[in-house]
Amino acid sequence: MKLSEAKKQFISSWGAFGTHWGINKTMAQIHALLMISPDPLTQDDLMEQLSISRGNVNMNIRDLINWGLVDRVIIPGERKEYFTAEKDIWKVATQIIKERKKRELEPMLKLLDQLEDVDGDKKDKNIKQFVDTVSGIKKFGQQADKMLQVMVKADENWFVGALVKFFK
Amino acid sequence: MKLSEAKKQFISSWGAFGTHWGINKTMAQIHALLMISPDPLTQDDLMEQLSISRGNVNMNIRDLINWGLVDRVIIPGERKEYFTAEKDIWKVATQIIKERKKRELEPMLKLLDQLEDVDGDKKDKNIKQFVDTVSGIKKFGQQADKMLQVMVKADENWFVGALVKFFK
DNA sequence: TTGAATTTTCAAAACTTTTTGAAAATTAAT
DNA sequence: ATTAATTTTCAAAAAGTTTTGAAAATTCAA
Repeated sequence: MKLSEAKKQFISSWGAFGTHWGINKTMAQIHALLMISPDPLTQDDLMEQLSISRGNVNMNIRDLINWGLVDRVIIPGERKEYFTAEKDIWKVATQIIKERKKRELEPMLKLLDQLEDVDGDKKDKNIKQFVDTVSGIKKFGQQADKMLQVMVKADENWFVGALVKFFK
Repeated sequence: MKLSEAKKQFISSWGAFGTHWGINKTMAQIHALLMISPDPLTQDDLMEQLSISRGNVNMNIRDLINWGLVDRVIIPGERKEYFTAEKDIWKVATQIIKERKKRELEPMLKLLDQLEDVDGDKKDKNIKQFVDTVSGIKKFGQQADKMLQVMVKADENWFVGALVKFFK
């Protein structure tokens, strides 16, 4: 397959993949394009290569920067801003895990804590089922939180090495 | 907090949580309500308790059944159909992992395989970056696939026990 | 400073997804 | 077989999200 065709396919399916994970298609496509580009790109490059408007590029780039997945790059002597993406997929993954843990998992665990001590007779089957469900989810979430914490902190090689041994 | 208030909060935040994971709000809310209900519910119960239309309940219940998260229950002597959700959160999680692995991860890995052998000189930096990115993602994805496979097959207690030891 | 290049913003438009509700289909009791 | 209860379907409406593009703001070189 030719590079240009392969690029198109990669960008388009990375975009579709993103939408299953709560990330918008354009953001994922910009990220895909930056990951496969050896050199940093400008907003105009992104507009042109993805056929999207300036405003769209600008907003999605901002989000990607907030997620810690893209960086602004200053090229001396150049007026325009350039952008580049982290290319080590392990770092991309841990960055996403770190952010989602903070944005989603931690608030959920905090809420479950509050919901766990609902008033009333624990013998009532409605209350019992509610509390059992909530505390089951809480325990599971705490376990996941702990595990993700270790992953995020771990050094790539140590972790991958350990995992391979553990799961092989 | 009163049970009715706690239920409302749980349902609403489980719905919001779902939207970050590519699941629609109503589907997640139906699932939440069924998880905290000790007895099976009918479509009418769901319509009433969540204030949504019959068609909406019907379609989302169908999806939940396809995901393997909800089951139809026949109650002898009752005309209506009843629905119940898996309440063991570990089973819920492995079921979701199994499905998403099949629907998303596996097709992505298949595509990456094809993209990896793009034509042209591997010395060209564009080709090199493309191939490096694609194979990096592929390796990572295969690793994840293997790990998830183990999780899904594992028995709850064995796995949780092993994880706790491993990550503590 | 000035002004040209560049980036940012945001209201309106386009697009996508979800929801509704009534009609059609199915089911099961008589 | 008939009928009433229940479930399913799906076109149209509503709601939600993303994209556009032009105006405003910012930046920087001269």
